Amino acid sequence: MFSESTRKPTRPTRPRYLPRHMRSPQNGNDAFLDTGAPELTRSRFYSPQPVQSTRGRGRGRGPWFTARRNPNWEDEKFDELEIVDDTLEEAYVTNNLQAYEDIPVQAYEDIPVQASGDNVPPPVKTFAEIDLGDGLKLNIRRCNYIKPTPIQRHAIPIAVAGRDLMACAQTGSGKTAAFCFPIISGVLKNTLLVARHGGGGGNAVACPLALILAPTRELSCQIYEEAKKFAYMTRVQIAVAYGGTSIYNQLRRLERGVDILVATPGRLVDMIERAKVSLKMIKYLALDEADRMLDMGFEPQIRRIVEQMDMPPPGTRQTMLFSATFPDEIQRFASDFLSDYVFLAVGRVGSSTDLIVQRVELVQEMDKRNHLLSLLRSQRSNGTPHSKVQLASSNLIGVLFCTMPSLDSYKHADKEILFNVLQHALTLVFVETKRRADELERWLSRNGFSAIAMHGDKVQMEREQALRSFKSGATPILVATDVASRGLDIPHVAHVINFDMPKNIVDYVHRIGRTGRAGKCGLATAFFSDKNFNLAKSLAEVMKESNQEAPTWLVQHAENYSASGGGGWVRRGGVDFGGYDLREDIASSSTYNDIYGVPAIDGHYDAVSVDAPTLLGSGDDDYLVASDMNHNAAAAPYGYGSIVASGWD
DNA sequence: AAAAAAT
Repeated sequence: MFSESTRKPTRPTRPRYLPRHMRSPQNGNDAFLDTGAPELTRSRFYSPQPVQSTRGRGRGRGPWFTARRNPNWEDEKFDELEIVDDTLEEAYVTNNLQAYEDIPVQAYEDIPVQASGDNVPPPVKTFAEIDLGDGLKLNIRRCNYIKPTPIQRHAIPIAVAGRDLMACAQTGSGKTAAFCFPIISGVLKNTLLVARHGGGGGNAVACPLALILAPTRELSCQIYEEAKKFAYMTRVQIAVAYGGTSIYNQLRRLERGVDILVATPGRLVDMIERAKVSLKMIKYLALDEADRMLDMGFEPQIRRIVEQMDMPPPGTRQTMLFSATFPDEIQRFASDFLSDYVFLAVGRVGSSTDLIVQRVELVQEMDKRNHLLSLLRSQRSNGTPHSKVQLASSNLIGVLFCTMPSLDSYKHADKEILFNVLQHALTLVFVETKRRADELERWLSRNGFSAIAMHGDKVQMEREQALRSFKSGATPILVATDVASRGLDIPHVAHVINFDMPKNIVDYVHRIGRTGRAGKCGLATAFFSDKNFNLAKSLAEVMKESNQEAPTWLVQHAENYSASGGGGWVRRGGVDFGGYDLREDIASSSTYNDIYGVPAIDGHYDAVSVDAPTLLGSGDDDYLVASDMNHNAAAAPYGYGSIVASGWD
């Protein structure tokens, strides 16, 4: 049993970043509540004058300078971006969200933790308990990671002990850091850094010590940015390789030496075949969204990289697989890559977090468009525009969604504010095909909603532009295929709409996991059509697992027809997300409950982390947030208030 | 029958 200390009363919080689209036009400067809180005077969070060019500070030295190095990033926020330093902690300011403290939120919940394997290293309660190295530790502090999340508490000691790991944890619970910290720490301790260039000379072959694979380009980008932040000012060199963009720049980067390579499979294979990369020095291999990487479409490529290139075999490298879901079948594939691994499941695997309010609506195919329009219209019209928008900290989105069923018990004024939040929040709409994404984008635009589509038929520039436009709020509706369903950490997504249900329930869990991240709440609406009844049972189960109220028609159908649903991910009466160690001969196994801090009213894991929203600047129009480097996929630290870490999964 | 991932 591991339990957290008692609930902290009221935490001081930093002022919140308010994205452009949530600011009141006439009142941009006051987007942060004036609460009589101490002024930020000394803190360099405040950039009183435009920050000087970072040129003198060393081009490419760290993630905090990333924005400047990439000419494509034109967001004005980055022009003012300045390094976060140790004055972080001084920036705490209280805000009046405490006024909402009386809104009932379940304080704690036991979360099940299953850890099995030989001699499983015990979890820690703080980052300080683990020897991660000074440089990394300082960066963790810089990033405001105050306390580890449950998956981090359990996975990091296991990984630092050098063990192979198969880890499952809910979407938005901080998986990226859970594998990045041990890898960076391990690379730092590695005395073999000399081996960066295998060949030497102009034809250098890059020999990274660590490889992190991800299923989409945007996700690998996000992990890259995140990892760079963690490795800031250490000697650890990180590079990224993905398709859809010039390979030459990526190769040039590799020639400068790389310790950790983040990649999508295709581009990596290309580079290996060109003899620009060798995997012979790999000590750490991490697969993010591991079940996805090992499913039908991907498995041959991954197997090729892991087994048929020059990667050291299991046992001589450390392999870590992470995902929110881990079906049995995939676990079996995965065990080929592992050696004496620890299986870890934190939380109810496959269930979404309770923080996502899930609604299911029965909609006929032909009615979907109009249904979506009226849904968006009511979202837009509920509330009074402008007046109180600046109150709309995204924390309140959480309040709204968490309390939606009992919203009537709140004062009208509060409701108004809350609806304002929803009105200005980002909405992510998932569709089945690339074509439908384009069609729906056009339809929404024609009908007065600013929407943009993202899918794999767009060129990479367009994909990234769409994502950027969505993140910034310039286009508050994103219509996407499953390219956006996994891992992407997009702050301020308040509403995920499954316009078309995914084929299997695993994808549903990942899709809705784009909201409700890092302790914030979110809303997920499913358009359930005649074609989806094969999903009824598994959907009803997921909702039940997540303490959601499923409509009776769904439950009834689920009971009457035990049609397996879930596209084959089914096990004895249950949905198979994994969550159970398949090995039968494991020496030891422990299952216990961990006490998990459920977000306090302002959306932070009360017991897990201290709020740290990280305001950087204020001025005419500069709202600088360390964490909001999410735009560039950098990140934010855990628990960090209204700003969500990127790479959370 | 579909998305993704190299050119």
